[in-house]
Amino acid sequence: MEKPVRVRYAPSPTGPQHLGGVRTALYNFLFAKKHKGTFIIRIEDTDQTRFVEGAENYMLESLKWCGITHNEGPGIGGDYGPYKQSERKHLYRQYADQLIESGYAYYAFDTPEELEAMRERMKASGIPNPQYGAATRDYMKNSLVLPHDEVKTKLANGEQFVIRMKMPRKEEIKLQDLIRGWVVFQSSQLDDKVLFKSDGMPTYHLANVVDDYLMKITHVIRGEEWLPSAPLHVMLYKYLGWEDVMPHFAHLPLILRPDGNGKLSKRDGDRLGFPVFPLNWTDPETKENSIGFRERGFFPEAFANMIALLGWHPGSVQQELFSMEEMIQLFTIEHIGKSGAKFDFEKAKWFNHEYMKKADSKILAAEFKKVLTEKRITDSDEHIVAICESLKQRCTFISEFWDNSFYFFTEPTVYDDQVVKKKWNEKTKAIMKELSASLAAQTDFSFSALDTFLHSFVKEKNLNTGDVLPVLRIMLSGTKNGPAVYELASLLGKEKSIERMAKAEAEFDKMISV
RNA sequence: GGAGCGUUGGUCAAGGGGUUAAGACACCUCCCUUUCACGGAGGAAUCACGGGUUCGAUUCCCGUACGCUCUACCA
Repeated sequence: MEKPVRVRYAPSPTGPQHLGGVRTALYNFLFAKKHKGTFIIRIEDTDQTRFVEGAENYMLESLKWCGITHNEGPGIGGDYGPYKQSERKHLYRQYADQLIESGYAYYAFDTPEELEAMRERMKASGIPNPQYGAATRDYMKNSLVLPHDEVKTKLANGEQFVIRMKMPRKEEIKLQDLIRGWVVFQSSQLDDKVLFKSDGMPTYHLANVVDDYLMKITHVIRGEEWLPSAPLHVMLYKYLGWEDVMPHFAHLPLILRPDGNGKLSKRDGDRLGFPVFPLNWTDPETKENSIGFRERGFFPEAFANMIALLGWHPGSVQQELFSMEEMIQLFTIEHIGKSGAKFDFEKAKWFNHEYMKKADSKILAAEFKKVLTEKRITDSDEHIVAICESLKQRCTFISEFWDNSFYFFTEPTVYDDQVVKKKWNEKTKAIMKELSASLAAQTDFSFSALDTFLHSFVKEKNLNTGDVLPVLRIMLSGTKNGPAVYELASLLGKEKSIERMAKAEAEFDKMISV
């Protein structure tokens, strides 16, 4: 009988959460939901020096925005709390002590200077990257080489110490990664990692393993950057006697920068002009602002969809648009890719546009109304909804709405002079007068009615569409881009259309006379 | 330098011993619209390279190259 699935997302509050973090959280969440399990958030704040004000809150808010909700963790608690490592401080020492007693760990008293000296010495003798490990520990100041009495005295005197793992000299460490298959490491390549720091806090390695054990985590789904330290974690489970409840591991591929190589960073976003953080972030130190996907105008559903597909695809189905519910149904770790994915902002925009097209115009209108209100523009809800219905076909973000629809709300003051200079003459002037008159007689101002009306007008008078429609467009909106002319006129309404035609006529005359 | 991981079109990717190697984004051409966008029809890859295994490899194995990650009393 399989254990109930319990997974966790365990970020460090050292700065704003970025895309990769959100994706890791999302995959954990999807996996948990898929298996009707539990998704836990645990704050790994064992490094007091790197703590950043507001980072934890930011992370929580980002996930909430994306629709990623946790079952246990900050804000909601749970049976395995507390969920912040700084509040679990008292828990870790006993396990480090257990390791020392069973001979798998030891006290080390070396000062940073002594460590540096050792590294320099080793480098000088031709070893490019010296490690504190099987080859060097016999020459350092630790409980393995110091006499028992001296160790006791040092501890009694309150001398600073760390607790280090004693890596076996020659052992093969195997682990089965759910994404990569069997991965083998030689213990001789691994060093004696610090498990417990001199400040009384555990390092990531110890705290992580202890907490995963205590919280009954069944699957560890985390970034690929952890793969090299995974064997250490496996050893820890073994030495602590928890081998039979060791979780399964899945190391996620990285999200790469769009150009060149390497991990996506804030710099890339700044350089290429797109967000790399889910929400706006202001650095508490430098006061530097970074824009978030949310503020850039992304819909949370589109963002989650986009991020999920950066490294995962359910296969078989030929589909890219998935609701959270669909992703939960389809999610499997087996379908996570092995190689890093380059982030492509163009594709991200495409996702948003797709969600835009599917969005309810009433909801869009409610959002757009805020923009209009700021500009002191009032209009009927039905009219705004109708305009949004047209706008969502051509805009990726609501922030683009105004630039693509201002002429519905304000009279044009500038007219595209290229078109005017090219098309405006006595003949077209006469035609437009005539068109205005027949428009005034039109009773049905719907899209389809106007469409047929306009085309039959051109046909009956034996004119060229190109001499009429573009001119009418400029008369009505001032710009040459926008929806189809019949749509434009219909949305504007009969009265305004005719008014604007009259005004434009006078303006056009002025324009060509200069 | 060492260890680990990775490598299907510019990008995301499906597929996995025998296929005309899906689809999407971007790009180009054309159609629609005498507008932009949407929409539609096309264009472009021999699956990093070299060896094996096999009747047959993009798919399995081994090398090489390249890339990435890690190599802290950071996570």
